[in-house]
Amino acid sequence: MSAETPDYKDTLNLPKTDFPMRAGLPKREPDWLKRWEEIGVYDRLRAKAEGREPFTLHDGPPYANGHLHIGHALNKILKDMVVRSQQMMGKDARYVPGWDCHGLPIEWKIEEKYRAKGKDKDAVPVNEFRKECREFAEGWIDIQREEFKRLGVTGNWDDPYLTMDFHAERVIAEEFMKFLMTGVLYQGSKPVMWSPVEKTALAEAEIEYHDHKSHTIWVKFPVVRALEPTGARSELLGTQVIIWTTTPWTIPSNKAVAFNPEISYGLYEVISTPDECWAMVGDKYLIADALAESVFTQARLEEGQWSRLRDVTSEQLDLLVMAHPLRGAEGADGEWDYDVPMLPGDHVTDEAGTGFVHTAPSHGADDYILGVKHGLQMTYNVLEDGSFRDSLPFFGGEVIITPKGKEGKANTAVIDKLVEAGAMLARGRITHSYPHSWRSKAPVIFRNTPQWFAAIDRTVGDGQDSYGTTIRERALRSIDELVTWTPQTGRNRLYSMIEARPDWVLSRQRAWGVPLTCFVKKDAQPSDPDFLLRDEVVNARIAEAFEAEGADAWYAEGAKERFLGNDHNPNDYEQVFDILDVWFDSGSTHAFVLRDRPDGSEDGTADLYLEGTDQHRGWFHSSMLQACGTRGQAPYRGVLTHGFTLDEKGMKMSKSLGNTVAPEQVTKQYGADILRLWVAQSDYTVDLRIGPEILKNTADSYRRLRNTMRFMLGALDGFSEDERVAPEDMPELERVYLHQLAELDEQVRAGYAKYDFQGVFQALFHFATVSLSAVYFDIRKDALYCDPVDSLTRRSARTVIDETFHRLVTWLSPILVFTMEEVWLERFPGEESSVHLQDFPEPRPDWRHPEAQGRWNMARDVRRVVTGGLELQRQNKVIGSSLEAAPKVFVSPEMATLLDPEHFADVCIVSQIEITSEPVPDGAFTLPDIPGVGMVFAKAEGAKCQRCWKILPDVGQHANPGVCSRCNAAIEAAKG
RNA sequence: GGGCCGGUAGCUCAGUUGGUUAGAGCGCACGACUGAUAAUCGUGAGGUCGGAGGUUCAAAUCCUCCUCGGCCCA
Repeated sequence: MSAETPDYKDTLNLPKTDFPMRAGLPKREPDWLKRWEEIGVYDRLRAKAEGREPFTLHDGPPYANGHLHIGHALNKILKDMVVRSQQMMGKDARYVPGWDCHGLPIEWKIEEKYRAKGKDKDAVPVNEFRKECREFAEGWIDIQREEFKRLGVTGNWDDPYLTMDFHAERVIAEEFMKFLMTGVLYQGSKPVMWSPVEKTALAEAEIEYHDHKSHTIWVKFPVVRALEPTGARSELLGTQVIIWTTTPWTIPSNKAVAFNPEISYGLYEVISTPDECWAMVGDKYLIADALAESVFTQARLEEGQWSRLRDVTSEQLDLLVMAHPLRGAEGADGEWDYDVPMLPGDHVTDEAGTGFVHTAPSHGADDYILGVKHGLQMTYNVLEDGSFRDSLPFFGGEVIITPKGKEGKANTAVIDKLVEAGAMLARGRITHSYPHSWRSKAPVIFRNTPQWFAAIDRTVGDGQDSYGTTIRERALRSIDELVTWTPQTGRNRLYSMIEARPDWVLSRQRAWGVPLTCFVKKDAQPSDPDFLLRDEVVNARIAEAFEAEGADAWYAEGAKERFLGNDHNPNDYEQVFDILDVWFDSGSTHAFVLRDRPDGSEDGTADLYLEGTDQHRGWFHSSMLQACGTRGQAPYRGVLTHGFTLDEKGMKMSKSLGNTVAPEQVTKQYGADILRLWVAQSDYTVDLRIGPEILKNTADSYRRLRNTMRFMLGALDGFSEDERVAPEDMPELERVYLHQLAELDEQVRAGYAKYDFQGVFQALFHFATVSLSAVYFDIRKDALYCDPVDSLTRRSARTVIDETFHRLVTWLSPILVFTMEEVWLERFPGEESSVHLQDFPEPRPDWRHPEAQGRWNMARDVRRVVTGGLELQRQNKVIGSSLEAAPKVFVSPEMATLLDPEHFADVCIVSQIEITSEPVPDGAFTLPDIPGVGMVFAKAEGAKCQRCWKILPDVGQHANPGVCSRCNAAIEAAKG
């Protein structure tokens, strides 16, 4: 700069904004949260949206214990992006968050507390215990609510739904009583982990595994019927199937033997025996080949004393029928004179035992499933205290586990009887890991207990049959005809589960939940028609009481008399004290939220349920079954499932691996917007990875986007409606960008409509950082900074930036809730101003201008050749800034007519440009993928304008020294 | 062990009905600018598309097996 040329910087219109480059989100986000609460954004939106088409996202309730983990954050952020985007697209998008409050984990916490104080749970009145559970849940709800809010999740936080609300408990009971009245409900039995010491059922998590010394026995089951697959009589008749078990006491309850068709089996013959041996010469045994040797060893036979006769195929095994080893025993009174079928089962292995599994459906999980599948009879041989029922021949009254947790005589009694019957082949002892009660530390047993079931394949009989007559039919047809699945794969997963699932076990022997509000007739059998009391008047009394007092009413003194009233004699009925599976609670939310709340859904059906893939087995599933039983169809029209959060390497997060990422940690280090951006950048249809590197990357992307927004704010400084230019008056470049906005509008709406946040964000991010920042802004900086304030180009550019601003900020606001609010307020400050009260700007199809876009595509290709050639000169140190260049561009005659040199110089950010349709000369710079276009470099002629830095021939010939004519005019105009 | 899902550059993702040298952004390296400046602009280097077979003129894409990982069951 020479001494006589003034500093022109002040005469430029440089971008001006107070918007900080660095966000400081962790510190500032809480302020915006506070502000939203103060102006009541959620309520205002409800008021504003009145009369709009509703969109109901129904919240799957998290369990009210413990702090949030990253999976919760992912889930709620996705929900929030759905709700916000639907609202801004013109819907009335309500969101009522909920909590799941009943259930075992909370009971444990209270029990733990009792134990620490040396208090006995069983000595505490039920309602006192329930009260403590309720208070515990309330405490965590308050904590989790704050943690969710901190993530920027909007919704009706002041009035969420809780499964333990009195009204909810009333509705859950009512929904259950619908099952009672329609006949879907029945009493059956199922083996559960049972502690004879405490006389109670235990959940899996209440079990500890310790070493335990058990009996182990090998028992012969005589084959009494055998056919070849051809129908001919089989030689296997009269042979014996060998089973192995560590629970001899279950033999009296045997109903089948299981084999695995994948295992190879053989027929073995005993050739000779040592003394003192239960095997008999000539005996023929069926054993898995892999285990035969070990079995004979246990039976004290040495090599050579037995031989393998032949293969036995699974087809042959399938047709065998055995007798119970105690069949015909004297004094058994025919107790065991039934047939024992041979059944195929995948759970059978040839790693231990004999390859045949003794099956007692009342005393094992696999056994039970096999029993249900093949219609085996349940037995009721074992009582609450772990003793055999008195009427059981030989063993009545014998105890399996004594009240002190020691072994009773049941096992040896059974063994002795088997020896007597000649059914034993071998016996021994084994030390193995065995389940024990976490409370008494005593061994537990599998024992079938009465449980309440919902029949899945029974005709419901409530007349709501448009999707089928049974729960299963209704569910399967809903899946295909009513529900839209995102992603599609969710459909198959739920379908195959519901297709294959057994009846729903509704009852739990627990205290913290909604009771199965029903009465059974004393001394009646479950099969009797009057076994269950079905009385609408009684039901209504229960509902009324629960509404007022909650489900505690069921446990209050005199409840039975109160509910039965004068219509039934309390002495004739037993009150059921089991509680409902908590999945029935959450499966009923559609009734007490969607149906009963004014901010529920018009038709009681949600537009969307959105949860992790584990909820195919959980909430999607239970809600489906529950609703199909009570209202004949799915409670949702849409289901979105997301994957699980894994660490950076794709491994499961665990405290022991030290690879966990807590939401709180992220909000503290980066801010909730970064976490939300991480969600938007990820593909939620599969598992998502998160870790330090990924978060750093996300923060980098954020910074880049933030700077682009900052530039727009600066460029729009002082923008007023007077300078707005109509599209038809704009330069072509501006029309191209309006066209792109119109296209983006369509893309963004379509993306949000199908919950494709990743697609939306990538399109917007790419547009902002590439189309705008690297191209459009770079080109228009000259006009924005240097043109006279009223120049058409400058005003057009500001108009386009304004339109872009409104769209980008609103489109991104469902994702970056804090930052977009910050950006919005920078331009539109005001006590009640908020981007979250805006809708997306109306689509502008009239902005479409495909011809301009087509010409721009061509111009951009030519530009690439120019900038490519310039880069070469820059590398050769011929130029630094592109404004030092005045290239000559060789294009086709058609192109030449479309390129205006003055504008195209701006587009290429050079001082001068020459466009010619002469053929491309040798030595010109070209790009292989842009044929017919060449560039020959030349330095710009003239002097550098001290104001706009272009090198032009006329610089220095104007009133103001050292500037070009445009800048001279601009300075004069500014002087007014 | 079973059902379902996934493995494309350091990271996040594209890749249409199998069809030219597998794309983008971020990050990285180098350069330019110093009027978006703890910014901005440009150029470049990164991939045996988890592995092995097979079908085909042609496979990231279709088939089989294996492997690693995830959810849910057993």
